[in-house]
Formats: sequence, C-alpha cells, structure tokens
Amino acid sequence: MTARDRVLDAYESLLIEVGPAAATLDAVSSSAGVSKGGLLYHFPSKEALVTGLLERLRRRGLEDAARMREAEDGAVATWLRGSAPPLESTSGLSRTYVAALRIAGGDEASELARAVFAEIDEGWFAALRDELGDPARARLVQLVGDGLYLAAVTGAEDAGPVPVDDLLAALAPVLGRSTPSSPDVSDRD
Amino acid sequence: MTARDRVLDAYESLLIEVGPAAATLDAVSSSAGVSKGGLLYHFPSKEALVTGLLERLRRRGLEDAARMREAEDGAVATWLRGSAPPLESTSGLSRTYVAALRIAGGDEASELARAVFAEIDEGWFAALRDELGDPARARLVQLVGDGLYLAAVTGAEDAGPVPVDDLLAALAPVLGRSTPSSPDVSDRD
DNA sequence: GTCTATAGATGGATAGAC
DNA sequence: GTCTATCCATCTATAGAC
Repeated sequence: MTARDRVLDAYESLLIEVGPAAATLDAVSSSAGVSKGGLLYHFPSKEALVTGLLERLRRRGLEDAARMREAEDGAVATWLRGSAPPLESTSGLSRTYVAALRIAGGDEASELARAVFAEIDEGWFAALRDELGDPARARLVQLVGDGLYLAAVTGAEDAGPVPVDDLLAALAPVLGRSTPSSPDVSDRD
Repeated sequence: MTARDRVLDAYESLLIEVGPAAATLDAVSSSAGVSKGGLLYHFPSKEALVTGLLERLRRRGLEDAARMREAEDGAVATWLRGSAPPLESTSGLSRTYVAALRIAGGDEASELARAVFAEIDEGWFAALRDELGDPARARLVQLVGDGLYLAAVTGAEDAGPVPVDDLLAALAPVLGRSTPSSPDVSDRD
C-alpha cells in the first residue's frame, strides 16, 4: 500500500475515533507511520489532505452507486444495508463517508465537500429512482438510509445492529411487491 | 435577553455558519457583544460552553417531543416538518440541533453529546410510536426525519425546500388512513 | 459583571539535511 | 521521498484593574 493511502486511512480513523479537532497533522502522520514532513510531502497542506479525502469519497461513492445498480438483492436493500455501517470492520466507502461527515461544514474546503456530497447523493438517488420508478419513493428510501448515517454522527452506535430487515418490512407497502426475489434482472457479467 | 443566552445564540450561529474550528471564544464573544473575559465569566471554559449548548438542546428537545404529542396535524407531520429546518429563520430547536451536530464527535464533551442525542431521540421515537402504534413504523418515520437533518450536515440546502407533503404522500401506504384531518384533538390553550 | 493584557500550549507550515 | 528542527499564528485560559 502506498504511503499516500496509509495517510488517508489514518486520517479517516482519527476523524471517526477522536474527531476533527484531534486529527492534527502530528496525530495523522504518527498514526500513519510517517513523519510530519513526510506527510506534507504527499499533502502539501492540511487543506490538501482534506481534498484528498474528498476525492477518495467521490471515487468510492460513484463506484458504489454503480454497484448498487447491479446488486443481486436490488438497489434498495443494498442502499439500506450499506447505510448501516459497522465502522470497525469496514475499510471502504462507509468509513470514508462518515469521516467526511465529520469535517463537513468545518473548514474552507466545505464548498468542495458540499459539491462531492451532492454528486454522490445524486448518484445514489438515480440508482434508487431507476429501480423504484418514481422520484418520490426514491427520495423516501434515500432519506431512510441518510437517517442511518446520521446515527454515525450523533454517535448512537450502542443502539445495536440496525434492523434493516424490519425497515424493509415496514417499507413494504411503499415498495410494492418488488421483493428481493424478483427475477426480472438479467444476469450479466 | 440574558447575556448567557446571547452567548449561546452566537455560538450556535457560528457553529452553523463558519464551523466549529472558527467558533473560537474570541469569535463567539465578539459576535455576542461581550468581551472574552465576559464570556468566560458565564462559561468558565470552552467545555462549559459546549455543555451549555447541550443542556439547551436537551431542554428544547424534550419540550419539542411533548409538543409533537399535542400537535393538531399529528406527530408524524410535525416531526417531518420540523426536520426540514430553514436554519435562517428558526431560532429554536432545529438550530440548536444542527449546531450540536457540528460538534458531535469533536471534543471531550462528545460523551455528553451522545447521551443528549440519545435521550431526545428516544423522546421523539416514543411520540411517533404512540401515534403510529408500532415501533417499526415509528423508527421508519424517525429515520426519514433524521435523513432530512443529515442534509444540514452535508450542506445540501440548495436542494430547495424539502417536499414534506410529497414525503407524506409517499409514506401514506405505511401510515394507513390517519390523515392530518383527524379531529380527535381537543383544543386546549 | 465586564474589561484588558498576557501567559502557556499547540497547530500548521517552512527549511534544509540525508 | 522522508526526516528533524524551527518559525509563526492562534487558541484557551488566567490575572488583575475597573
């Protein structure tokens, strides 16, 4: 793994575990196993570090939206399941998303953050809309997933594993009879 | 208005508008129209300021849950409407909630923040559950509102006014026939 | 109760060796 | 490409006048 990625991983971890205030260049560099000077070679400023995180978020977010469209059990279930992130075990998008939420509205880079959030949210919304057929229900499902993400911000992880199945059951009247076992998806590779 | 409240108002505004990093004691005090020393008389430390904000959040949150139960158009509609906060015009709970979201997971006080969020979320959940009858649908509705709050974190305010009516319409199959025009609420003053 | 002035600590960033 | 050492700005908090 490249040093650049190790730095971003460490930055994410610190943002999630100790918060933005304690995610200093010193803390990030030592956590990543490089010196402060070494970090600043890869990211010439703290803003560059933030930008690097947001670029990673954008790439992973767009990839995720594409993956949702091809998921076996449908975009809706994939969306809700992915929105209830077990942050410890995940090393991918969920972690990056929650880390980025921590710095959203924090610094100068918030304009870029806003744009990236808007772009990937649009990608997710489009995937849900294309599966559900209409924008209103797509927006509804998206908001449920967003609500799950908010729990990561408020720190309500002690609420136990999120009952995604219960949510899908409660949503059933809205989703119609498009249960996960619908066989109308051609199997492509 | 007491100086203490003016300080908290200024702190909220700075958290929302410029973020936690720039919400320094200098900025808060000058924005509130007092000196730094004056601020530190009312709040002996920055942590005390954070605690003061969280106490205000707790009080307003519990009041809001009580108000939801008595609302004319029902707890669900009140919840969704209140979760789509026009931050500029509101001076009450929504503003405090979003401000607190900005510092959640930031400092040492995050343990208290977590507890306060959990408490008021429980109050909202109970109000929705008592109106809807079962916890699964209550949780679903609550998550939709939480999703609207997440937009305040990601900064997606340019998405236009949130179509609460569209959400209620899309949720109708879940909510059953408990339309807002139910006349079973006695008018008290 | 509110102010000014200042101490003490820490963060971001630069310079330059290796 | 990575390191150490250092500078400078800024933030929290204290001391003490009014």
